[in-house]
Amino acid sequence: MSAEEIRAAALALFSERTFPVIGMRDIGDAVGLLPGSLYAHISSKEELLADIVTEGITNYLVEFRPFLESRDPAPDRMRGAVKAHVKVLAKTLEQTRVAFHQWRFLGDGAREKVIDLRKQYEDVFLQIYRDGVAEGTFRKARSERIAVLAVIGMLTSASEWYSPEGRLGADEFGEALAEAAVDGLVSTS
Amino acid sequence: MSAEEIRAAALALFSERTFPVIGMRDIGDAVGLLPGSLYAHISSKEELLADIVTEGITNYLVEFRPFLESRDPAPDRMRGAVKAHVKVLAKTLEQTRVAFHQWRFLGDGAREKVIDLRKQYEDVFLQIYRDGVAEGTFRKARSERIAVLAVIGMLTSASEWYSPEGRLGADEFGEALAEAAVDGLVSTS
DNA sequence: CCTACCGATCGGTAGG
DNA sequence: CCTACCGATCGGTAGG
Repeated sequence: MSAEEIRAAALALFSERTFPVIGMRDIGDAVGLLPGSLYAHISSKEELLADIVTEGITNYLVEFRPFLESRDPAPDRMRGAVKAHVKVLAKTLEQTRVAFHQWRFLGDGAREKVIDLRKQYEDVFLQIYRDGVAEGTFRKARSERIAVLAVIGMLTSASEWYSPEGRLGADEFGEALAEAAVDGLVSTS
Repeated sequence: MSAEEIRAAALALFSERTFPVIGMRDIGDAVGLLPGSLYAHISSKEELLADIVTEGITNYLVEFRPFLESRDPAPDRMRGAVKAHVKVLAKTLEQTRVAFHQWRFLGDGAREKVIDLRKQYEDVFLQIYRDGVAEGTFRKARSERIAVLAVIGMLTSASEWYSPEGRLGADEFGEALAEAAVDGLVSTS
């Protein structure tokens, strides 16, 4: 038994039924240990969550880097970042569900670190959006904040309805979402 | 004391800290009753949640009706529905947070009723989208489902970042979101 | 609406 | 990694 295996079991359980309703007894059952024995490998229930969330968000930041640094036109970079998001989502669906929706259950210290990571995540989209407005490729929206959070809301909500068994593969799913975010619904013909 | 006052107190607490971590003792403290005394007015903790969620979603369905029945061009109807959503959101922010994010904590029976209401909510946007494609005003997306859920994801996520103290009033906020959903980010000039 | 309490479950620990 | 257990808290009830 390793801390890694325990984290994996906790991840699956948190994703399915949320942190507060999962007990150490559930996690113990999943790995074949008694609840008290878990503490030979991990230090607390909250630390399990903190590790899962931190890694879960960092997975996204890593994939965004090229699109943040690129000098391509902003709409291409925005589509690229959206597709990168979906790529990570497809690879880490359960962890994403925990990372983006359950960080609120962390205590004060760990929660602040996560809020910092989330800000880095949001700043990727904000930066690309601003570059597009400066270039003239993006509309100057009534509110920059709302324009960016709307796109991010689309992406984070996708973790609730993306399914690996869906008709579209991850790539096509990413294209469809990128289109929705960047081009909207209206016909341009 | 009335069941209504207890529901209002529970609503505030659930919204702030989520259903499973709120105890009947917290609700009792909020209304000045001992936990056991609550059961003279309500029948269970879960019924509190079920009532809050059901009413919270129904508030939206009521406001959507005109835009579902209208024969205006679909982009106008879609913008109207988005603005109607924001109007209800501004009026029932806390209840919306509970209704759209915490229905999963309901037991099987109540959860199924809520899933039916959510489906009605989604069908409003699906219907307007389809009408727009038939009219030629909306692009035929790679996936109808994704196009619609992307818009809905924007809206439901807004309950996490809408603030009544924000720079924009509810009306302007609605316009900004309608623009993001219908027109996307790209400059059309 | 209070008093008094129920059995169950919680995260976590001591000692081996 | 188990045995055995800690104090705290949970939703809910009986009886008045």
